Formats: sequence, structure tokens, C-alpha cells
Amino acid sequence: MSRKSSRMTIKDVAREAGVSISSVSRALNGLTANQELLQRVNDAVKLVEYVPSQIGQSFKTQRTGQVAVAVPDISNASYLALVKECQRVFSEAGYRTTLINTGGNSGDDIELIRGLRQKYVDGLIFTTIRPTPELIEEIEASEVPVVLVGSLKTAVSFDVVSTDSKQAARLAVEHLVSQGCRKIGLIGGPLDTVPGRNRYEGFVAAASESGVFFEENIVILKDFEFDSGLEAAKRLIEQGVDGVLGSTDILALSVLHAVRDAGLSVPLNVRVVGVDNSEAARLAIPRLTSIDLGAIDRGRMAAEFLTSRLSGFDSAPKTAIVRPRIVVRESSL
Amino acid sequence: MSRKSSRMTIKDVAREAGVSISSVSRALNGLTANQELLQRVNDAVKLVEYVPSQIGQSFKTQRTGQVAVAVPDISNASYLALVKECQRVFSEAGYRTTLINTGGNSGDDIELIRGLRQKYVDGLIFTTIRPTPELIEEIEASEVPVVLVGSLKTAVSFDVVSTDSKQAARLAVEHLVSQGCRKIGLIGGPLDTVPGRNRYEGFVAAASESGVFFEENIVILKDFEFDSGLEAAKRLIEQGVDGVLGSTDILALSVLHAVRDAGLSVPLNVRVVGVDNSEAARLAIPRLTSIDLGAIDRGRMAAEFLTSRLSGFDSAPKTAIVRPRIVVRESSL
DNA sequence: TTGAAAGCGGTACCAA
DNA sequence: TTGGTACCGCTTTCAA
Repeated sequence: MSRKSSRMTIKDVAREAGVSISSVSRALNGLTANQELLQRVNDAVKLVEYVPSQIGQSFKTQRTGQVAVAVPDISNASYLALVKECQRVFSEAGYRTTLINTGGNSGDDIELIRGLRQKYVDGLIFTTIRPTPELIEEIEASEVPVVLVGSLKTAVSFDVVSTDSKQAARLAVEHLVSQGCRKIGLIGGPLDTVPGRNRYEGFVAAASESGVFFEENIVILKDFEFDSGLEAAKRLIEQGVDGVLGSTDILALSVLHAVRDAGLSVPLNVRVVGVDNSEAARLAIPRLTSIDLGAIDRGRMAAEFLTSRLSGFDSAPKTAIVRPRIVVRESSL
Repeated sequence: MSRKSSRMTIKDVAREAGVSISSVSRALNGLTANQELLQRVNDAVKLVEYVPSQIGQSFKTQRTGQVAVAVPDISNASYLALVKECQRVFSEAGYRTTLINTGGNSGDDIELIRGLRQKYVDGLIFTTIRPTPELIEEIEASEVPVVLVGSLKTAVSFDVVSTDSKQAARLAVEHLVSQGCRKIGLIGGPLDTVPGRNRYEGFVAAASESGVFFEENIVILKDFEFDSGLEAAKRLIEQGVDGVLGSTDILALSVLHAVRDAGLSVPLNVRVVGVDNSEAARLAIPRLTSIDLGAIDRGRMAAEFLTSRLSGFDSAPKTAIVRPRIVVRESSL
């Protein structure tokens, strides 16, 4: 016996229960006082194995019950943490979560926002490290609520959740200095990204204030690949740094490798700090000190901002800034 | 000037272009020969900034344009790889991807499959390590196409993609033996999971065939947590093993830590092999030998199976088995 | 080639 | 409280 029955609709339930489809709808949505009718409808629902069509409901209500979370790269630990946390909050609030890997390309980003007009989701959490004016404009024009995760320089008409990248770099430098480092290197991300730029500026500011030697010890990468980091780390070690800040935990791991390859030791000869406080940092040998940018907190707040808007609260644009904190481990002791 | 215009529908385009809505629909779907009408419609579309409603289209076509990928834990490297690859294939095929974190609970799994009747997605890639008979039954009854990623003992009426976990363990043991290990330990996953059971059996078979000492060196964990692995590894080291197979890369990393904590060295005193060939394995110190279970290949095949079904190809149930391969690195040399 | 109209599966208004 | 019915946006059949 094939169970692949053609879909049962509300009509079938109504027929089976001997009532009108309106009554079925009401019964199913808890708008019926009549116990007997309710019973008949429930029996009929069981009998025909009725399940309301999400598509039909969406059509009527113009709500999909879905939200999207867009990140440049889901492989990146902090985006992964953010996505997971959003998903948790949304799931609790009764929304399904659609995952979008943007690749970080700003043209595609704009297309993504524009595509929201198709109304395939009720709202969007959008993460970007390159918030161009065009992108901002497109988000402001969006009919679908968008919450942006990322740092902006201007005031905007939508909700924003960000972290203080400059402060993150500062925490790292101050820690390294307090541990006795006097010649600190930076392996930074691309300067045309907001976090890349901010961490660079934070590093420079904190380093010069501390009076440590640093100016020749800055390497800016075009990407965040481990191999690029390895190359950069090798250079820094040749210049005799005694402390390095890696822009991500992966880049910091590359420093651990380079130091070992050079026959030196972390933290004896070189102290290392990473950024993201990812699992990779916790499990590294030696365990890696890392700046936690609060990806989980950002995810939670962004998701809460969005669910709030989706519930119809039409407040002024909200902003949340998560403060980074340093998690000290073996690699910088 | 607010851009938050209320949605434009096909009617607005029709009115603006001075044609019927049927003509607009045809023009938009490339079913019009008349160049002038086409032009008028396109102009009207631009003028009113019309974007077809996904909801309206879904309602008519009974297709959502979405597929779901369900995994027990997105944090797990191999599931992550699988999800990413599925997403890539689906995106190319014009489908959006919804991510579902199941948590691996089998009751919830059944609810998930049952929930498909709501028709919120067109198809599902489902990953499980505990394929209960009830679950199988539910999948077979599903009206929505499901592709299962995981090993099954029985023949089923849906597509399945799996890997050979037994062979994976065998590869690892044979490699360790060939490197000179004579007392090999296993840190295994729960035996009530299919991969946990299969890896255990593969390990036992390969170890006894090789004639190496192993029987007292098996620790089966209740979970895959790093800390549990650390504890287990400590025990194995006290028993004097010279080789360890960790059931996942994370567990293998815990062995690296435990060996170091014991003042010993990998691979000099203990050789270590993990499973998953994750980024964590590539970046570990020392770099970790790992069994690649072909997560990416499985993701690709599963996604292709599903898109094929969604395109209406109603073939017999397909099965694909991905062969594991070993990636030898420093930790076992 | 074009337009009119039915219908996909629900919800909610209105009248009984 | 209940049933009849309009309607959400789009595709597609059918007739002109």
C-alpha cells in the first residue's frame, strides 16, 4: 500500500468532519468554543492525515516563517558561531533559518538584498566586512527587515550589531606588552575591509602609545589563508619579533608553525595572540591566547533585533556594540 | 521620500503596460514572440520596480525553490563540509538551502521528516548516525524526496549516500602497523551510532588480523568532546600504547595534548591518526594524519541525487558509497 | 497572439 | 457560533 497519497487539504478535512472549511480553520487555530465540533475536526484531521500547507498559509498571510542569515564564509569559526546562535534563537521563535554563503563579494551582496523583494524570507541577518555606500543604500530601501552585523561609520535606518575591532587589537597589544614583549608584529587582514582596517589602526595606536618597537613589523595580507600567514610569520621571525598578533586564529596558528619551524618556542621566544577565540585556538598546542569578539552575543542580539521587528515592533533603528575580551592561554604566558 | 512602497504585483505591471496579466506572465517567462509587447512589459516592470513574489509563484506551482540540509551538528567539521558542498550544488541548480541542526535526537528526527508534509521545502538531505527503523519508515512514507547520508543495513526505497566507516578504521590501523606500532589504542564513539559501531568493528578486525596488541586499549566514549578524549588518551598512554586512532580529529587532538602533557612526543613515542581530515588536522602541531571520509564528495552526490529527483527523474533508489582515504602527515611518521 | 478566468490552500470578514 | 465567500499573486487553460 503506497503512502504517497496526494496531499490532503482543508477541504478534505471539512468534508470528512461534515463542517465548513471556515470552521476547520477556526478549530485548528483555537478559535472554537464548541467542544464537539473541535473533536470532529480533530478526528477528521487524524483520519486524512492532514497537515496544513505552509505554502497556502504563506500565500494568505504573506509571511514565510523563514529568515535568512548571510555570512561571507561559513567555514570561518566566528561566522559559524554567529549562524548557530541565530539559528537557535530563530528556532525558538518559530522561524526556520536559511543559510546564505555570500562569498563577501560586494556586487553579489547588493543582488542579495535586492533579491529580498521576492519575499522568500521574512527577514535577514546580514554580515559583511565591506559595507559600501551602495550596499547601505540598498538595505535602507529594503521592504524586508534587515539587521546588519558589522561596523558602520554613518548612522543608518536599520538595526546594526557590531564589535569593536580597534579595541580588540588594543587588548592584544596591551597584553603582549604587559607580558614583556618589546618588538611586536602584526599579521593583518586586507585594509579595504572594516575589521582589517580597524584592527590595523588599533594595533598602531596601542603599539605607539606603549612605546614598543613595531613599525617595520606589520604585514598586511590579501587574504586570511594559512599559507599566506606562514609566509608572513617567517618574515616577522627573521626580524626578531618577540610577540605577534594574528588577525584571526588561523593566522595565529600559522605563527605557531613558523616559530616551531624556526626551531624556536612559543611562548618562550615569541608570544602569540589570535582573534576569534575559536575551537582551533582552544585546542592548539600550545593553547592559543585569543581575542573573543563575541560572535555568539552578536548572533543572539542580531536575531533578537530581527524577531522583534518581525513581531511588528516598529521602533527606531537600534544599535548594539559587543565589547571584545581577551582569553589568555599558554601561547602568551 | 520613502522607498517602502507597498509591493507591486503583476497587476500593476499589466495596468502600466496596458496589457493583460496573462500577457505579462508570458512575457516574463519568455513565452512571447511579440517584441513590442515584450518591450512595453519590460518598461513597466522597471517603472514599478516589479519583482515576482516567490510566495505567489510557490502557491501556483506548489514548489518552494528551497531544499533543506539537516545535520546533527554543524560545528562538526565533516558536516560543515557536507553542508557547504550541498549548498554549492543547490545554489547552482537554482535552489536556496535551509540549514537544520537536528541535534541527533532520533525523536526529533522523526518529527522533522513528518514536518516535511507542511511542504516548506521541495526536498531534504538528511544526515543521521542513528538510523532507527521508525525513522526509515517515516522517510519511506515521505511525499517530499529525501536523500539520506549515512550507512544502512537494509535496502530502502530512497537514495542513500554513505561512506565505509569500517574501512576507515582499517586504513588507520594498517597504516599504524606499517609504521611499526605494536600496541594500538582506540578512542571510539558511542556504539549505538552507526559510525561508532562500524569504526569499532573495523578497528578490532584490522588489529587482530595484524596480530598487534590491542584488546585492553579500547576506550568507548559517550560523546565526542575534547575533554572526554583527553581523559581517555591519558589512560591509553599509561597503558603504554605506541599508536592511537581517534574517532574524530578533535579526539585525536586530545591525544596530542595528552602525549605532550605526559612529557612524551608525537610521533616519536606515540603515533596518532584522526578521522575527518578537517582543517584542525591540517593545522595541528604536529600536523595530524587523518582519514578522509569524503564529506565533500558525499555532499555533492547527495545534492545531485536530490536535484535529479526534483527535476522529475523518477528512477529506482540510488546508492553511492564513498571510499575513505588516508592522508598521512607528521603525527604518524 | 491575446485576454478572461479558473484555481492552487488557506484565512477572515460578514451575514445568518 | 457557524457557513458562505472574497481574496492573497501567479500560471495556465481555453476561447476569442
